[in-house]
Amino acid sequence: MDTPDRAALPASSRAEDSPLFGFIDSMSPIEPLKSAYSTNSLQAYQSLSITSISSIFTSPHHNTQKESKLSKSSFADFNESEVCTDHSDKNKPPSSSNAVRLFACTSSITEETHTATSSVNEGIVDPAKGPNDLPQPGRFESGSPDHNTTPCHGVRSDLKQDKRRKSEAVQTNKNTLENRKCLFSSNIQLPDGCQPEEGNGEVLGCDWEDLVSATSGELLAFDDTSTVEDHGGVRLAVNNAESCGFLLSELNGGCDISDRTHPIGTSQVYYHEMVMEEDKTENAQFFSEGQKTMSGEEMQDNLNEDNACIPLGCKVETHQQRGTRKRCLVFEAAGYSNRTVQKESVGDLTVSKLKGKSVAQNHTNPGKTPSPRVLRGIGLHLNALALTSKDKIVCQDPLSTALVPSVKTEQDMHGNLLSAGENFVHSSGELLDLQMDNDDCLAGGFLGNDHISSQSSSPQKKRRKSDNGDDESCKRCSCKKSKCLKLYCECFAAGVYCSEPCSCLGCLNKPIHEEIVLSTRKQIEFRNPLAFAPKVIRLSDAGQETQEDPNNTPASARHKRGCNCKKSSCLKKYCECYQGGVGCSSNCRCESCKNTFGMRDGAVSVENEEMKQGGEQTESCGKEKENDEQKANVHNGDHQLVELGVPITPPLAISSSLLQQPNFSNAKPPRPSKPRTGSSSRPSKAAASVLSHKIPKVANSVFNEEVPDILTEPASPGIVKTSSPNGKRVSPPHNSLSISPSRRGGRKLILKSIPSFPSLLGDTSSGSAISNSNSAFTESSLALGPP
DNA sequence: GAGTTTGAAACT
DNA sequence: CAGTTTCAAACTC
Repeated sequence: MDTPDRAALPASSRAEDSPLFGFIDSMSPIEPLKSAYSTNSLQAYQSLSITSISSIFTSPHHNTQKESKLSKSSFADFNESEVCTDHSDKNKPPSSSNAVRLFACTSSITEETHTATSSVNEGIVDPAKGPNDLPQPGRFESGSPDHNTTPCHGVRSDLKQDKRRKSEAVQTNKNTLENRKCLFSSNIQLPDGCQPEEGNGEVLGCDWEDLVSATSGELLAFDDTSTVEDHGGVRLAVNNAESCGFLLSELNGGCDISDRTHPIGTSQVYYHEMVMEEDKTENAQFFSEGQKTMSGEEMQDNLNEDNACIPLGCKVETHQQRGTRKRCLVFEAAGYSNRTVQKESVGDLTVSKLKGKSVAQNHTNPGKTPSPRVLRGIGLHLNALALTSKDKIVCQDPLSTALVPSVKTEQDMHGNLLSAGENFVHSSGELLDLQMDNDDCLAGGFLGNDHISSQSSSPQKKRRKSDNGDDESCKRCSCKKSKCLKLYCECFAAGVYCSEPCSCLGCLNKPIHEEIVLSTRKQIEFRNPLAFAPKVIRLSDAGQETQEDPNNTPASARHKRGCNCKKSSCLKKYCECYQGGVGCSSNCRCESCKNTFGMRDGAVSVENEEMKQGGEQTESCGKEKENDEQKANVHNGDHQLVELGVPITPPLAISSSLLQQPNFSNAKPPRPSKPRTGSSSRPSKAAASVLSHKIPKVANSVFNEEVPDILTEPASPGIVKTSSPNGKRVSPPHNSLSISPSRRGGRKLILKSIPSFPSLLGDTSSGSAISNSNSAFTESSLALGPP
């Protein structure tokens, strides 16, 4: 679809061509809105269309296309947003740019949601989802070093402080949720749609996370389209040394951001700066317009009211095309998330509305919808890691490590947003919902693996977050010598940027050092294509796993090579298989394997082999097989968790919903038998089926689509249900996890093959697209990468 | 919280 | 490819 234009057009123009774009257009009743915004938006459009984002982002042609498409949709969004704003009452001056309007809309929506439902989760959640998911991929794709926003580095300390503040703020927010129209608040509420499970406190946390993710996502979105946003975000941080932390923290934490951080001036400054930077490359016009649209006051107001969200929105608008996309992404994301939420809670939203309007409506509705948490923010592979044990953190912690980092590093944010945006775009409709859900978790993952991030982030992640949210504390890496640029680093391995929770020293795994991170990743991938592939993928997460395996391990970023345990007998977390809640397979070289999830057997190996086919067929295994039961377990385990040698090769989005971390502690041994019978050989199918089942409403469709692509393909590392690849991530036993089916849904992680770095660079879109799954999307996304 | 153990990752 | 070293998590005290 895009092909012709792409060739001719750098990045920006393509979006229009993309089928997605068209689809979106058809989907959303944007046009009227467009007319409404036409004045501002049109200009922006033009500028956007004209400008090429490409300069910044090498890969993401799709993005550009998306952007263009998004822009259209975005307009619709704007219109909605405007409407919302009107409703909402934001004080935004009429002059406010579209972006402002967007914020207003979001904010208004949130407000409505807030008012409607005191719960914080709703509205915001969605947005967060989108952003979260997207961001990671986006970064990678963009590959732009823009990230270098210094602020991030300092952030941690700030973040910590912020956390405190956040905690306080959260409380305050809770109290003042109604008062605030902030996206955050809305975000907070939104999540519930997905998961009311969590208690209020959790919800809050989730909300925060969502908020953060959302905000991050927004930021990211901007970034994607234009690096400017990133810069802006960065600068914000820079401007306010604290601000960075604040922003992140606030974003994470939610309300605080608006309150604290922004000095309106800062927001504006940051905003302008960002625009400026991007504009340099891209559109000066857009920038100027964007500025116009975003009046400083409005920005401030938005910030104050909406917290960080507003700025994002503003940015988006300012970017015009980019912005539009981003917006779209955001909105869509939000909308989707909202959708999902709504779907759960409400069926109000019409699909048609989903994209553009849906957002606004969704917001309203979502707000209403009490989904407590949708932590969708993070995403990513980081998703995996972040999602996994760390994910917990992210999800749980409003500050969300991932988010925080992402926040810190605008790039992350951008990446997330981008990915999300892509996802949205791709998914346009249904897919979006799923993705949104998944997104949550992708914490800040830079996700070099766009695919992964996007996909992984997508539906499952969200759930994970939600699910995991409760999970354990979010622990993160504590690297000292590796600078978090090696697989030793869980964050890095997971494709996530390090964040507050991390206690690492000399960490270079930050948005600021995106280039370094990406290059390092590439090197590692070059060395070992599977290095970032999820080790284990579980096919069936569905209920069974949840039951048996409380441990759903999100697919970790790590490979699936099989363990080489000698002393741990595969009974401890030292064993990756055990960590992942998967039985050992033929690939394993372990000695005296006693893996409760499944011993290696020939049979197992066989299954694995089948599963792996494309990937690694390692030797048959069979080292030790002690008990038949074990073997049986193994089979089961294998089935469930298939270690995929996930070839990173194609950019695969990982739509993992990984969610649940396996409760190793309980470690239910291997799930005795899963429904998935036997031939676990094709995990993909089984997984798909499983996923479909588990995946809640929206997800199903998406997964189905996705699954086929990824899973079906033997070669591709297909979807793997990951129990947790890495035990860590998986967070050991969350017994409680098993509880909610929804979580289970989360559990089902379909890890699509991990995208290779290149893909990352190239495409955020690919990842997102993949996740979304629409064949078209996938195609486009894929196209992005490879072609 | 410090120290030990462990196995993966990285290196040679 | 195999062996060794490095590393950080997991674990223990």
